[in-house]
Amino acid sequence: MKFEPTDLSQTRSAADVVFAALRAAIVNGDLENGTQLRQEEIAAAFKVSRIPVREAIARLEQLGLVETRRYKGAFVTDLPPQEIEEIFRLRALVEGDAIRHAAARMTGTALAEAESAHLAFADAATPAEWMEQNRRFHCALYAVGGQRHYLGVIENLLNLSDRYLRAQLSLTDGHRKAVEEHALILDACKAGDATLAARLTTQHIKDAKLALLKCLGH
Amino acid sequence: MKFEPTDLSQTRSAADVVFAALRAAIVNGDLENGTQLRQEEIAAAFKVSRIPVREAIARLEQLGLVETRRYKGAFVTDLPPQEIEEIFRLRALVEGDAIRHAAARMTGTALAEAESAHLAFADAATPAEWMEQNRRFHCALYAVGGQRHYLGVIENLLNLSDRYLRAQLSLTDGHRKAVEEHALILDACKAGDATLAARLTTQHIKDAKLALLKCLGH
DNA sequence: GCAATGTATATTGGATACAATATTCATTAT
DNA sequence: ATAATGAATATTGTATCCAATATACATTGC
Repeated sequence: MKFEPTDLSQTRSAADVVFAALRAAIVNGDLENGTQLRQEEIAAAFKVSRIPVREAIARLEQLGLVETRRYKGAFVTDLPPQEIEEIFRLRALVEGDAIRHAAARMTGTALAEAESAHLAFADAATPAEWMEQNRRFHCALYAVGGQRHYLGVIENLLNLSDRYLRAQLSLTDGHRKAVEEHALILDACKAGDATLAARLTTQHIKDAKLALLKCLGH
Repeated sequence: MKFEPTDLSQTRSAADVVFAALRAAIVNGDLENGTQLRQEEIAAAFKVSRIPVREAIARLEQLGLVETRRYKGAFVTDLPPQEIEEIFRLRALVEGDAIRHAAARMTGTALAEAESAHLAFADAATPAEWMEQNRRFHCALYAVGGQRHYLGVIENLLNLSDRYLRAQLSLTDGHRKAVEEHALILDACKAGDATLAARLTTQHIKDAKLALLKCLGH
């Protein structure tokens, strides 16, 4: 008799569930900037006590997604344009280098996953779908070579900036341009041209930054 | 009658205190890699309950300093050489760019702080002092221009890698070489030569990486 | 009416108590 | 002796309760 290595990976703790849900809500923009996260309210919504909620909030604070003031509570962080600019500058730098490293050791499975995300991104019609497939596309490429810490830094930056980018994408039509740029990046990766992939990715992000900052009135 | 805006900034919560202490202990290497953090033990040491301890551990996990497994506990993360290499690669990239941005808008106060740290680093005799003054030197420069997120990423990376670097510094004599390199970086910043400062900083970190990896037997 | 002050309420921070799970060790059958 | 089993213990996860603080409102004195 044989058993699957059945998702022994232990069910997530209540704190994990709350953390993931709150993080998603903030990243997606479902929780407006500046919103206060009331522990009791969240606890009731998830039908748990405040203890796991507090743990989740502590983790969110470490990610910079909320700011807490003692005896005042936790509030969804609102970033000034200057910090958004800084985050995109960091992204352009780190993601460019990540894809340079990845393109030099590209794998078929990563290319397939990126291609799939690319198509889904092109077909997507809602901002929510755009953001999801966009992240899937980029991260599939960055992950080549097991760049755990690069990916970690990048995902943190995406978590901080995605809601601002999403709001902009809803207004302007950055989508078409992004699809074209993704196609070029994918080609460069297929060709194993690390330098080109890096340059394209860096420019791709700088473009997004400029469009976003213009949207914010700068 | 007039009062100072007396550090009303509220005393830190117990969770903050525990978090800062544990983080320092891990970063400094006082807690060996793989050590289990038992909640009750820590709570007793700080004379608090396990609640703030759990909050602190949750935050440490978010930083990658500990890994927790449900119903098993939290353990100080031990990084394989490959990840250490990756972290130093990231550091070389990000710190190089951070100082490029900073050197172009250098201030007198930052230079004075860096100079002070530079001298203290040169005079320091213990690994603990080295690490502290080294961080002070670099971060004083990176902070110019209020690069909050650059600094955050860099500090996270330093927190992850410092204990490995410290162990290596205790063995080899990287200290003298570091002093010389710091002097050059400081000169470049005084001269406002951003390109040179960036190149020197990147090389400085790459050198440290190579020495460390050699020490780890690779 | 208005400013200052006191009080009630809401909300967060923390401690204690209990539940769930893992680990260790003794026990037992083969 | 050894492998399997089950109880005892240790440790983490969570709920409930209390304390500390902030905020909003009422009260008082002018």
